[in-house]
Amino acid sequence: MEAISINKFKGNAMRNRCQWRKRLKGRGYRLTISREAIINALRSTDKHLSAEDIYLTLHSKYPEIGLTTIYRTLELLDQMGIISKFDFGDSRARYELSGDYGNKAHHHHLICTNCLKIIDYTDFIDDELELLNKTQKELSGKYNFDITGHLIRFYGLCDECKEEKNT
Amino acid sequence: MEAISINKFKGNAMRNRCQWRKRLKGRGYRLTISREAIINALRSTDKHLSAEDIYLTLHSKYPEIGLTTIYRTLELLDQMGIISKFDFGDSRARYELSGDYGNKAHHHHLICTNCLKIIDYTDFIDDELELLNKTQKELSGKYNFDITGHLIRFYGLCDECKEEKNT
DNA sequence: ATTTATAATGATAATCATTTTCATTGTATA
DNA sequence: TATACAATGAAAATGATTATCATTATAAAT
Repeated sequence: MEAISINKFKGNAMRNRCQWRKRLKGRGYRLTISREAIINALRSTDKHLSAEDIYLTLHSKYPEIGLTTIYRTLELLDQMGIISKFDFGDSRARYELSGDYGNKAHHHHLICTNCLKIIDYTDFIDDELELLNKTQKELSGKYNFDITGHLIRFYGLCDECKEEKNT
Repeated sequence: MEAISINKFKGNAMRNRCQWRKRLKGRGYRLTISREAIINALRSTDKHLSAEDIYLTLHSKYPEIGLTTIYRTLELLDQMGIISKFDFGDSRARYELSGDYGNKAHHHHLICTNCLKIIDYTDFIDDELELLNKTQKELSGKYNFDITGHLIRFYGLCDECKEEKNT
């Protein structure tokens, strides 16, 4: 019984590894320990990690992985469209697995301008999609642009920071 | 006749200067030559200038104005809500006069991911406003956020870069 | 006009995230 | 097992932005 479920896990992990290996290989890249670890770090959180966040997260288990490798891998994954790079205004890039690869639904961000807390929201995605399609069609025609992506976000004061201001 | 129109111009510039002086004074700041020059640099373009852009623009006429002052003034104007700071992905901040102070209508940006060309578009602002209001109301309730602003932008390949790819 | 308090400035140095360099190591394939 | 080349880490370089500090400009009061 236990053996079975362990094998299942092993099987899943293996299948996973093979998938990633294939994806990278398609572009002439290799799936290394470092890259796998970085991908897994991003897969196992819903936070928006910076390069240094990832470095620190991995450092106890993989002390060999240097910051440079993190930067290089993030660049690679970004190029491949596997992760998305964001600037939330704290002068460092932050990343999350994008659409197909992540475990989060399509979402946008709600950002506190005071403490930089980030909330992923998924409301009105349908209404939004309608507007986006409409806009996108108009814009691509008018300006002869091939539109490949969009960014929507709201800024404001979060729950806690709002209260702080009243104190 | 000519005298009159010259006086008119002078009068306008003077009125303008007084308005800006008042705005700054309200916060305990002074309207200096540097600050006026920086504001005018922003007022007389529809481009999205970086600190260095402004520095170079002004340098021939005002060689005394240093980069530091540009940064400080931009920070100041941003705090006051007079300009908006953007990151378009070329690792330097870019600025434009915001809403009430600029000569541009409410708009968003269309950004070429290849050459970083930026196009201001004003289409569908009404539809957009409707969606934004709806979303904003929902989000501020759900997450107890005071929403103060939003960002919408589209990414893609511009006219020229599209062709390049085919060559 | 002169004084006075303080805001603004420029030159310079410091920061800090990100990139580059380069010598070394790991890995897939012949 | 040899070969070609991808991947890596350490260290240096880069480049935008910020902090420091001594000096200068300015508004308001005398």
